[in-house]
Amino acid sequence: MTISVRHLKSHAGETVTVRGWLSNKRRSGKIGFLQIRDGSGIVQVVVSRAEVSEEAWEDVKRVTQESTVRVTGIARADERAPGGVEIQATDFAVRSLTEDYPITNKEHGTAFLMEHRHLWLRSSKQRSTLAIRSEVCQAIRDFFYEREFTLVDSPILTPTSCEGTSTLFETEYFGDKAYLSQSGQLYLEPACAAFGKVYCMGPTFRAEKSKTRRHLTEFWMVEPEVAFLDFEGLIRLAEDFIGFLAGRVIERAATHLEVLERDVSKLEKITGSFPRVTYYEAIEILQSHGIDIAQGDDFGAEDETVLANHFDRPVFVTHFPTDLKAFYMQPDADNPDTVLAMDLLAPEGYGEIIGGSQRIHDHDLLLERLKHHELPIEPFQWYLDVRKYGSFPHSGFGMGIERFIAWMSGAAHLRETIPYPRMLYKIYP
RNA sequence: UCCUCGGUAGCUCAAUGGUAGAGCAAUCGGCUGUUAACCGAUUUGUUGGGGGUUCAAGUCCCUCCCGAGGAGCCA
Repeated sequence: MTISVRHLKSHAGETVTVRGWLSNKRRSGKIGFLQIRDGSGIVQVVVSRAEVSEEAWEDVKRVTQESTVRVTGIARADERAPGGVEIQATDFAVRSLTEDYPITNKEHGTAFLMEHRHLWLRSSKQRSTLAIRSEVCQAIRDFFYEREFTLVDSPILTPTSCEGTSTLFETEYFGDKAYLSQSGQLYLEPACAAFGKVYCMGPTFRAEKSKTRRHLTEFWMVEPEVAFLDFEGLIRLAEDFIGFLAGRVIERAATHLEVLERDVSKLEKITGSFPRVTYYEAIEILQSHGIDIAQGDDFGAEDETVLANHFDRPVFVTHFPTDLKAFYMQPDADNPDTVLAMDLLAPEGYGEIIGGSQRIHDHDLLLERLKHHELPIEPFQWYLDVRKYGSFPHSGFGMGIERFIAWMSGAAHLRETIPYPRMLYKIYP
Protein backbone atom coordinates (compact mmCIF):
# COMPACT_ATOMS: atom_id res chain seq x y z
CA MET A 1 0.00 0.00 0.00
CA THR A 2 1.35 3.43 -0.93
CA ILE A 3 1.27 5.74 2.07
CA SER A 4 2.45 9.20 3.08
CA VAL A 5 5.51 9.41 5.31
CA ARG A 6 3.41 11.62 7.60
CA HIS A 7 1.21 8.59 8.41
CA LEU A 8 4.00 6.04 8.69
CA LYS A 9 3.86 5.72 12.47
CA SER A 10 0.37 4.24 12.37
CA HIS A 11 1.56 1.54 9.94
CA ALA A 12 4.30 0.00 12.10
CA GLY A 13 4.79 -3.68 11.24
CA GLU A 14 3.05 -3.38 7.87
CA THR A 15 4.50 -3.60 4.39
CA VAL A 16 4.30 -0.16 2.83
CA THR A 17 5.34 1.60 -0.38
CA VAL A 18 6.66 5.15 -0.43
CA ARG A 19 7.35 7.31 -3.48
CA GLY A 20 9.45 10.41 -3.35
CA TRP A 21 12.85 12.00 -3.79
CA LEU A 22 16.20 11.03 -2.31
CA SER A 23 17.37 13.75 0.04
CA ASN A 24 20.54 12.02 1.23
CA LYS A 25 22.35 8.68 1.08
CA ARG A 26 24.93 6.89 3.22
CA ARG A 27 26.15 3.58 1.96
CA SER A 28 28.64 0.83 2.76
CA GLY A 29 29.39 -2.31 0.79
CA LYS A 30 26.45 -4.22 2.16
CA ILE A 31 24.00 -1.74 3.71
CA GLY A 32 22.57 1.59 2.60
CA PHE A 33 20.73 4.32 4.48
CA LEU A 34 18.51 6.43 2.24
CA GLN A 35 16.64 9.53 3.38
CA ILE A 36 13.52 9.81 1.28
CA ARG A 37 11.26 12.87 1.14
CA ASP A 38 7.73 12.40 -0.19
CA GLY A 39 6.37 15.91 0.45
CA SER A 40 4.69 14.99 3.73
CA GLY A 41 7.93 14.21 5.54
CA ILE A 42 11.29 12.47 5.40
CA VAL A 43 11.86 8.83 6.27
CA GLN A 44 15.02 6.75 6.54
CA VAL A 45 15.03 3.61 4.44
CA VAL A 46 17.48 0.83 5.32
CA VAL A 47 18.51 -1.44 2.44
CA SER A 48 20.52 -4.56 3.24
CA ARG A 49 22.24 -6.06 0.24
CA ALA A 50 21.35 -9.60 1.32
CA GLU A 51 17.63 -8.83 1.50
CA VAL A 52 16.97 -7.24 -1.90
CA SER A 53 17.42 -8.28 -5.54
CA GLU A 54 20.64 -7.66 -7.43
CA GLU A 55 18.77 -5.08 -9.50
CA ALA A 56 17.51 -3.19 -6.45
CA TRP A 57 21.01 -3.07 -4.95
CA GLU A 58 22.41 -1.68 -8.18
CA ASP A 59 19.85 1.11 -7.93
CA VAL A 60 20.94 1.81 -4.34
CA LYS A 61 24.50 2.17 -5.61
CA ARG A 62 23.63 4.51 -8.49
CA VAL A 63 20.88 6.63 -6.92
CA THR A 64 21.79 10.30 -6.55
CA GLN A 65 20.47 13.20 -4.47
CA GLU A 66 16.98 14.31 -5.61
CA SER A 67 16.41 11.32 -7.87
CA THR A 68 12.80 10.08 -7.89
CA VAL A 69 12.56 6.72 -6.15
CA ARG A 70 10.08 4.08 -5.08
CA VAL A 71 10.63 1.84 -2.08
CA THR A 72 8.69 -1.03 -0.59
CA GLY A 73 9.45 -2.48 2.82
CA ILE A 74 8.36 -3.02 6.39
CA ALA A 75 7.72 0.02 8.58
CA ARG A 76 9.17 -0.25 12.05
CA ALA A 77 10.02 1.91 15.01
CA ASP A 78 13.75 2.29 15.58
CA GLU A 79 15.36 4.86 17.85
CA ARG A 80 18.46 4.92 15.63
CA ALA A 81 16.39 6.38 12.79
CA PRO A 82 15.91 10.14 12.40
CA GLY A 83 12.21 10.55 13.10
CA GLY A 84 11.96 7.35 15.11
CA VAL A 85 10.43 5.29 12.28
CA GLU A 86 12.21 3.68 9.37
CA ILE A 87 11.52 1.29 6.51
CA GLN A 88 13.46 -1.94 6.11
CA ALA A 89 13.41 -2.28 2.33
CA THR A 90 12.39 -5.38 0.43
CA ASP A 91 12.49 -3.58 -2.90
CA PHE A 92 13.95 -0.32 -4.20
CA ALA A 93 13.94 1.32 -7.62
CA VAL A 94 15.11 4.55 -9.22
CA ARG A 95 12.30 6.07 -11.32
CA SER A 96 14.16 9.11 -12.59
CA LEU A 97 17.87 9.60 -12.09
CA THR A 98 19.03 13.13 -11.21
CA GLU A 99 22.41 14.35 -12.37
CA ASP A 100 24.33 17.37 -11.06
CA TYR A 101 21.73 18.63 -8.56
CA PRO A 102 22.98 22.13 -7.75
CA ILE A 103 21.99 22.38 -4.08
CA THR A 104 24.07 20.17 -1.82
CA ASN A 105 23.75 19.42 1.87
CA LYS A 106 26.55 21.90 2.52
CA GLU A 107 26.41 25.66 2.81
CA HIS A 108 25.34 28.00 0.03
CA GLY A 109 25.12 31.76 -0.36
CA THR A 110 21.88 33.70 -0.61
CA ALA A 111 22.38 34.78 -4.22
CA PHE A 112 22.96 31.20 -5.36
CA LEU A 113 19.94 29.91 -3.46
CA MET A 114 17.71 32.66 -4.85
CA GLU A 115 18.75 31.78 -8.41
CA HIS A 116 17.62 28.25 -7.60
CA ARG A 117 14.50 29.17 -5.63
CA HIS A 118 12.50 26.52 -7.52
CA LEU A 119 14.83 23.86 -6.10
CA TRP A 120 15.53 25.57 -2.77
CA LEU A 121 11.84 24.98 -1.94
CA ARG A 122 12.77 21.33 -1.34
CA SER A 123 15.07 22.19 1.59
CA SER A 124 13.76 21.49 5.07
CA LYS A 125 13.78 25.04 6.43
CA GLN A 126 12.10 26.40 3.32
CA ARG A 127 9.46 23.71 3.51
CA SER A 128 8.80 24.48 7.18
CA THR A 129 8.57 28.24 6.57
CA LEU A 130 6.10 27.77 3.73
CA ALA A 131 4.12 25.20 5.72
CA ILE A 132 3.72 27.88 8.40
CA ARG A 133 2.54 30.25 5.67
CA SER A 134 -0.12 27.71 4.73
CA GLU A 135 -1.24 27.39 8.36
CA VAL A 136 -1.38 31.18 8.76
CA CYS A 137 -3.50 31.63 5.63
CA GLN A 138 -5.87 28.89 6.75
CA ALA A 139 -6.11 30.46 10.20
CA ILE A 140 -6.94 33.85 8.65
CA ARG A 141 -9.80 32.32 6.67
CA ASP A 142 -11.06 30.46 9.75
CA PHE A 143 -10.87 33.54 11.99
CA PHE A 144 -13.04 35.63 9.71
CA TYR A 145 -15.39 32.80 8.78
CA GLU A 146 -16.07 32.01 12.46
CA ARG A 147 -16.85 35.70 13.05
CA GLU A 148 -19.28 35.86 10.10
CA PHE A 149 -17.21 38.06 7.83
CA THR A 150 -17.84 37.86 4.09
CA LEU A 151 -14.90 37.43 1.75
CA VAL A 152 -14.92 40.23 -0.81
CA ASP A 153 -11.97 40.01 -3.18
CA SER A 154 -10.76 43.34 -4.45
CA PRO A 155 -9.38 43.83 -7.97
CA ILE A 156 -5.70 43.60 -8.86
CA LEU A 157 -6.02 45.90 -11.89
CA THR A 158 -7.15 49.34 -10.81
CA PRO A 159 -7.71 52.64 -12.61
CA THR A 160 -6.31 54.87 -9.87
CA SER A 161 -4.09 54.77 -6.89
CA CYS A 162 -4.99 54.69 -3.26
CA GLU A 163 -2.28 57.06 -2.11
CA GLY A 164 -0.43 58.64 -5.01
CA THR A 165 1.07 57.04 -8.11
CA SER A 166 4.79 57.05 -7.42
CA THR A 167 4.91 53.53 -5.99
CA LEU A 168 2.55 51.84 -8.46
CA PHE A 169 3.33 49.35 -11.17
CA GLU A 170 1.82 50.69 -14.36
CA THR A 171 0.44 48.55 -17.16
CA GLU A 172 -1.43 49.06 -20.39
CA TYR A 173 -5.19 48.42 -20.36
CA PHE A 174 -6.79 48.48 -23.85
CA GLY A 175 -5.16 51.75 -24.67
CA ASP A 176 -5.54 53.23 -21.20
CA LYS A 177 -3.29 53.06 -18.17
CA ALA A 178 -3.99 50.72 -15.31
CA TYR A 179 -2.12 50.05 -12.09
CA LEU A 180 -1.52 46.97 -9.99
CA SER A 181 -3.35 47.30 -6.69
CA GLN A 182 -1.39 48.32 -3.62
CA SER A 183 -4.36 47.87 -1.28
CA GLY A 184 -7.89 46.53 -1.43
CA GLN A 185 -9.19 48.88 1.21
CA LEU A 186 -10.99 51.43 -0.93
CA TYR A 187 -12.95 48.63 -2.58
CA LEU A 188 -13.84 47.07 0.76
CA GLU A 189 -15.48 50.18 2.15
CA PRO A 190 -18.41 50.13 -0.33
CA ALA A 191 -18.75 46.38 0.28
CA CYS A 192 -19.28 47.10 3.98
CA ALA A 193 -22.64 48.65 3.08
CA ALA A 194 -23.56 45.39 1.38
CA PHE A 195 -22.28 42.83 3.90
CA GLY A 196 -21.41 44.69 7.11
CA LYS A 197 -18.27 42.73 7.94
CA VAL A 198 -15.92 41.99 5.04
CA TYR A 199 -12.30 41.10 4.36
CA CYS A 200 -10.04 40.53 1.43
CA MET A 201 -6.79 38.61 1.12
CA GLY A 202 -4.52 38.67 -1.88
CA PRO A 203 -1.39 39.98 -3.50
CA THR A 204 -0.60 43.68 -3.54
CA PHE A 205 2.13 45.49 -5.41
CA ARG A 206 4.42 48.35 -4.58
CA ALA A 207 7.06 49.68 -6.92
CA GLU A 208 9.06 51.17 -4.06
CA LYS A 209 12.77 50.88 -4.59
CA SER A 210 13.17 49.38 -1.16
CA LYS A 211 16.03 46.97 -0.68
CA THR A 212 15.74 45.62 2.83
CA ARG A 213 14.83 42.40 4.61
CA ARG A 214 11.35 43.80 5.29
CA HIS A 215 10.27 44.54 1.70
CA LEU A 216 8.93 42.73 -1.33
CA THR A 217 7.47 44.35 -4.45
CA GLU A 218 4.70 41.72 -4.49
CA PHE A 219 3.33 40.82 -1.07
CA TRP A 220 0.07 39.54 0.36
CA MET A 221 -2.24 41.54 2.55
CA VAL A 222 -5.31 40.62 4.53
CA GLU A 223 -7.65 43.53 5.13
CA PRO A 224 -10.83 43.46 7.22
CA GLU A 225 -13.30 46.36 7.08
CA VAL A 226 -16.29 46.59 9.43
CA ALA A 227 -19.37 48.82 9.35
CA PHE A 228 -20.26 50.62 12.59
CA LEU A 229 -16.95 49.58 14.17
CA ASP A 230 -15.28 52.36 16.13
CA PHE A 231 -11.58 52.84 16.84
CA GLU A 232 -11.66 50.99 20.16
CA GLY A 233 -13.41 48.07 18.50
CA LEU A 234 -10.83 48.06 15.73
CA ILE A 235 -7.95 47.67 18.19
CA ARG A 236 -9.77 44.80 19.93
CA LEU A 237 -10.34 43.10 16.59
CA ALA A 238 -6.65 43.36 15.75
CA GLU A 239 -5.68 41.95 19.16
CA ASP A 240 -8.04 39.01 18.80
CA PHE A 241 -6.81 38.39 15.28
CA ILE A 242 -3.09 38.35 16.09
CA GLY A 243 -3.63 36.25 19.21
CA PHE A 244 -5.71 33.74 17.25
CA LEU A 245 -3.13 33.41 14.47
CA ALA A 246 -0.18 33.03 16.84
CA GLY A 247 -2.09 30.42 18.82
CA ARG A 248 -2.80 28.46 15.66
CA VAL A 249 0.84 28.51 14.61
CA ILE A 250 2.01 27.29 18.02
CA GLU A 251 -0.65 24.57 18.03
CA ARG A 252 -0.51 23.29 14.48
CA ALA A 253 3.00 24.11 13.27
CA ALA A 254 5.00 22.93 16.29
CA THR A 255 7.24 20.58 14.30
CA HIS A 256 7.99 23.31 11.76
CA LEU A 257 8.88 25.79 14.51
CA GLU A 258 11.24 23.12 15.82
CA VAL A 259 12.92 22.66 12.42
CA LEU A 260 13.40 26.44 12.27
CA GLU A 261 14.70 26.50 15.87
CA ARG A 262 12.18 29.24 16.68
CA ASP A 263 12.04 30.35 20.32
CA VAL A 264 8.38 29.48 20.99
CA SER A 265 8.40 31.28 24.36
CA LYS A 266 8.52 34.56 22.39
CA LEU A 267 5.38 33.54 20.50
CA GLU A 268 3.55 32.45 23.64
CA LYS A 269 3.59 36.07 24.83
CA ILE A 270 1.39 37.04 21.87
CA THR A 271 -1.91 36.72 23.70
CA GLY A 272 -4.49 38.84 25.54
CA SER A 273 -4.43 42.60 25.10
CA PHE A 274 -1.34 44.43 23.92
CA PRO A 275 0.16 47.60 25.37
CA ARG A 276 -0.93 50.85 23.72
CA VAL A 277 0.85 54.15 23.46
CA THR A 278 -0.12 57.27 21.60
CA TYR A 279 2.22 58.65 18.99
CA TYR A 280 3.09 61.46 21.42
CA GLU A 281 4.03 58.96 24.15
CA ALA A 282 5.96 56.82 21.69
CA ILE A 283 8.18 59.75 20.76
CA GLU A 284 8.83 60.40 24.46
CA ILE A 285 9.77 56.74 24.99
CA LEU A 286 12.17 56.89 22.06
CA GLN A 287 13.70 60.11 23.39
CA SER A 288 14.15 58.43 26.80
CA HIS A 289 16.18 55.76 24.99
CA GLY A 290 18.46 58.49 23.70
CA ILE A 291 17.12 58.48 20.16
CA ASP A 292 17.27 61.74 18.24
CA ILE A 293 13.64 62.15 17.20
CA ALA A 294 11.18 65.03 17.57
CA GLN A 295 7.41 65.27 17.87
CA GLY A 296 6.07 65.29 14.31
CA ASP A 297 8.77 62.99 12.90
CA ASP A 298 7.83 59.62 11.41
CA PHE A 299 9.35 56.43 12.80
CA GLY A 300 12.30 54.70 11.17
CA ALA A 301 12.87 50.96 11.18
CA GLU A 302 15.22 51.18 14.16
CA ASP A 303 12.70 53.29 16.09
CA GLU A 304 10.01 50.63 15.63
CA THR A 305 12.36 47.96 16.96
CA VAL A 306 13.28 50.01 20.03
CA LEU A 307 9.61 50.70 20.77
CA ALA A 308 8.50 47.09 20.49
CA ASN A 309 11.47 45.79 22.46
CA HIS A 310 10.71 48.37 25.16
CA PHE A 311 7.55 46.36 25.86
CA ASP A 312 8.87 42.94 24.79
CA ARG A 313 5.44 42.37 23.23
CA PRO A 314 3.53 43.67 20.24
CA VAL A 315 2.57 47.29 20.89
CA PHE A 316 -0.06 49.57 19.39
CA VAL A 317 0.91 53.10 18.51
CA THR A 318 -2.18 55.28 18.12
CA HIS A 319 -3.32 58.85 17.43
CA PHE A 320 -0.77 59.92 14.83
CA PRO A 321 -0.43 63.52 13.62
CA THR A 322 -2.77 64.02 10.66
CA ASP A 323 0.05 65.01 8.34
CA LEU A 324 1.81 61.64 8.72
CA LYS A 325 -1.17 59.55 7.64
CA ALA A 326 -3.49 58.88 4.71
CA PHE A 327 -6.29 61.21 3.58
CA TYR A 328 -9.18 58.95 4.58
CA MET A 329 -8.47 58.67 8.31
CA GLN A 330 -10.97 59.98 10.85
CA PRO A 331 -9.75 62.91 13.01
CA ASP A 332 -9.81 62.40 16.78
CA ALA A 333 -12.69 64.43 18.21
CA ASP A 334 -10.61 65.33 21.31
CA ASN A 335 -7.58 66.40 19.28
CA PRO A 336 -8.37 67.25 15.65
CA ASP A 337 -4.66 67.45 14.77
CA THR A 338 -4.42 63.69 15.21
CA VAL A 339 -6.21 60.82 13.48
CA LEU A 340 -7.75 57.61 14.82
CA ALA A 341 -5.02 55.48 13.29
CA MET A 342 -3.03 52.66 14.76
CA ASP A 343 0.07 50.66 13.88
CA LEU A 344 0.91 47.35 15.52
CA LEU A 345 4.64 46.92 15.96
CA ALA A 346 6.08 43.45 16.46
CA PRO A 347 9.08 42.80 18.72
CA GLU A 348 12.41 41.30 17.67
CA GLY A 349 12.78 43.76 14.79
CA TYR A 350 9.90 42.45 12.69
CA GLY A 351 8.46 45.94 12.48
CA GLU A 352 5.03 47.17 11.48
CA ILE A 353 2.70 44.19 11.11
CA ILE A 354 -0.64 46.01 10.99
CA GLY A 355 -1.74 49.47 9.98
CA GLY A 356 -5.35 50.57 10.36
CA SER A 357 -7.76 53.37 11.17
CA GLN A 358 -11.29 54.52 11.60
CA ARG A 359 -12.33 56.00 8.25
CA ILE A 360 -13.84 59.39 7.58
CA HIS A 361 -17.59 58.93 7.10
CA ASP A 362 -18.54 62.57 6.57
CA HIS A 363 -18.81 63.35 2.85
CA ASP A 364 -17.73 66.98 3.01
CA LEU A 365 -14.79 66.29 5.32
CA LEU A 366 -13.53 63.53 3.01
CA LEU A 367 -13.87 65.87 0.04
CA GLU A 368 -11.85 68.49 1.88
CA ARG A 369 -9.14 65.96 2.75
CA LEU A 370 -8.87 64.85 -0.88
CA LYS A 371 -8.36 68.45 -1.92
CA HIS A 372 -5.84 69.02 0.86
CA HIS A 373 -3.80 66.06 -0.44
CA GLU A 374 -4.13 67.50 -3.97
CA LEU A 375 -5.80 64.33 -5.21
CA PRO A 376 -8.19 64.43 -8.20
CA ILE A 377 -11.86 64.22 -7.25
CA GLU A 378 -13.19 62.51 -10.38
CA PRO A 379 -11.52 59.08 -9.88
CA PHE A 380 -12.70 59.02 -6.25
CA GLN A 381 -16.35 59.77 -7.02
CA TRP A 382 -17.40 56.18 -6.39
CA TYR A 383 -15.50 56.25 -3.10
CA LEU A 384 -17.26 59.44 -2.06
CA ASP A 385 -20.58 57.73 -2.88
CA VAL A 386 -20.09 55.51 0.19
CA ARG A 387 -20.56 58.72 2.24
CA LYS A 388 -23.37 59.99 0.07
CA TYR A 389 -25.81 57.06 0.14
CA GLY A 390 -26.31 56.00 3.74
CA SER A 391 -23.03 56.93 5.36
CA PHE A 392 -21.85 55.00 8.42
CA PRO A 393 -18.82 55.01 10.70
CA HIS A 394 -16.45 52.17 9.85
CA SER A 395 -12.94 50.96 10.53
CA GLY A 396 -10.46 48.49 9.14
CA PHE A 397 -6.84 47.47 9.02
CA GLY A 398 -4.35 45.71 6.78
CA MET A 399 -1.83 43.09 7.80
CA GLY A 400 1.23 42.18 5.76
CA ILE A 401 1.11 38.41 5.64
CA GLU A 402 4.80 37.88 4.91
CA ARG A 403 5.85 40.09 7.80
CA PHE A 404 3.61 38.13 10.12
CA ILE A 405 5.02 34.81 8.84
CA ALA A 406 8.58 36.10 9.22
CA TRP A 407 7.77 37.01 12.82
CA MET A 408 6.25 33.58 13.53
CA SER A 409 8.98 31.59 11.80
CA GLY A 410 11.92 33.75 12.83
CA ALA A 411 12.89 34.31 9.19
CA ALA A 412 15.74 36.73 8.67
CA HIS A 413 14.29 38.03 5.39
CA LEU A 414 10.78 38.22 3.89
CA ARG A 415 12.01 36.46 0.74
CA GLU A 416 11.86 33.11 2.55
CA THR A 417 8.21 33.55 3.61
CA ILE A 418 6.74 33.53 0.08
CA PRO A 419 7.31 30.74 -2.47
CA TYR A 420 8.57 32.97 -5.29
CA PRO A 421 9.62 36.36 -3.95
CA ARG A 422 9.50 39.46 -6.13
CA MET A 423 12.03 42.04 -5.11
CA LEU A 424 13.74 45.14 -6.44
CA TYR A 425 15.21 44.14 -9.85
CA LYS A 426 14.59 40.44 -9.15
CA ILE A 427 11.94 38.44 -10.98
CA TYR A 428 13.65 35.06 -11.66
CA PRO A 429 12.59 32.30 -11.38
C1' U B 1 17.95 56.68 -5.56
C1' C B 2 22.02 56.96 -1.89
C1' C B 3 25.84 54.58 1.46
C1' U B 4 28.95 50.20 2.69
C1' C B 5 30.90 45.49 1.39
C1' G B 6 31.67 41.84 -2.29
C1' G B 7 32.34 38.94 -7.42
C1' U B 8 38.51 33.31 -7.87
C1' A B 9 36.69 25.46 -9.57
C1' G B 10 29.59 23.16 -9.60
C1' C B 11 29.25 25.26 -4.12
C1' U B 12 31.73 27.80 0.34
C1' C B 13 36.15 30.30 0.57
C1' A B 14 42.06 31.05 0.59
C1' A B 15 46.12 33.16 -2.21
C1' U B 16 52.99 40.09 0.54
C1' G B 17 52.32 42.83 -7.11
C1' G B 18 56.16 37.18 -8.50
C1' U B 19 54.23 29.01 -10.44
C1' A B 20 45.98 30.03 -8.85
C1' G B 21 44.93 26.45 -3.82
C1' A B 22 41.77 23.96 0.20
C1' G B 23 37.19 21.82 1.96
C1' C B 24 32.69 20.09 0.03
C1' A B 25 30.27 18.24 -4.47
C1' A B 26 31.20 14.91 -8.72
C1' U B 27 33.73 10.19 -10.53
C1' C B 28 36.18 5.37 -9.12
C1' G B 29 37.41 1.98 -5.08
C1' G B 30 36.66 0.23 0.35
C1' C B 31 33.43 -0.46 4.63
C1' U B 32 26.62 -4.29 7.76
C1' G B 33 23.67 0.93 11.84
C1' U B 34 24.94 5.48 9.11
C1' U B 35 23.06 10.55 11.36
C1' A B 36 25.69 17.10 6.81
C1' A B 37 28.81 9.10 7.82
C1' C B 38 33.89 7.80 7.24
C1' C B 39 38.73 6.19 4.55
C1' G B 40 41.79 6.19 -0.21
C1' A B 41 42.38 7.96 -5.26
C1' U B 42 41.00 11.09 -9.58
C1' U B 43 38.87 15.28 -12.25
C1' U B 44 37.73 20.54 -11.98
C1' G B 45 39.72 27.61 -13.77
C1' U B 46 38.96 33.15 -20.10
C1' U B 47 40.02 34.94 -11.31
C1' G B 48 32.34 39.17 -13.66
C1' G B 49 33.23 42.42 -18.71
C1' G B 50 36.29 46.29 -20.88
C1' G B 51 40.41 49.60 -20.47
C1' G B 52 44.96 51.28 -17.93
C1' U B 53 49.75 51.21 -14.69
C1' U B 54 53.95 47.58 -14.36
C1' C B 55 59.46 43.53 -16.32
C1' A B 56 55.18 41.04 -14.00
C1' A B 57 48.06 42.09 -12.06
C1' G B 58 43.29 37.57 -8.92
C1' U B 59 45.94 41.53 -6.20
C1' C B 60 46.91 48.60 -7.87
C1' C B 61 43.86 52.56 -10.88
C1' C B 62 39.40 53.88 -14.11
C1' U B 63 34.76 52.25 -15.93
C1' C B 64 30.58 49.18 -16.66
C1' C B 65 27.69 44.85 -15.09
C1' C B 66 25.94 41.71 -11.20
C1' G B 67 25.15 40.39 -5.98
C1' A B 68 24.74 41.16 -0.49
C1' G B 69 23.73 44.39 3.72
C1' G B 70 21.72 49.05 5.19
C1' A B 71 19.10 54.05 4.60
C1' G B 72 14.82 56.57 2.92
C1' C B 73 9.64 54.85 1.94
C1' C B 74 6.34 51.40 3.55
C1' A B 75 3.06 46.26 5.18
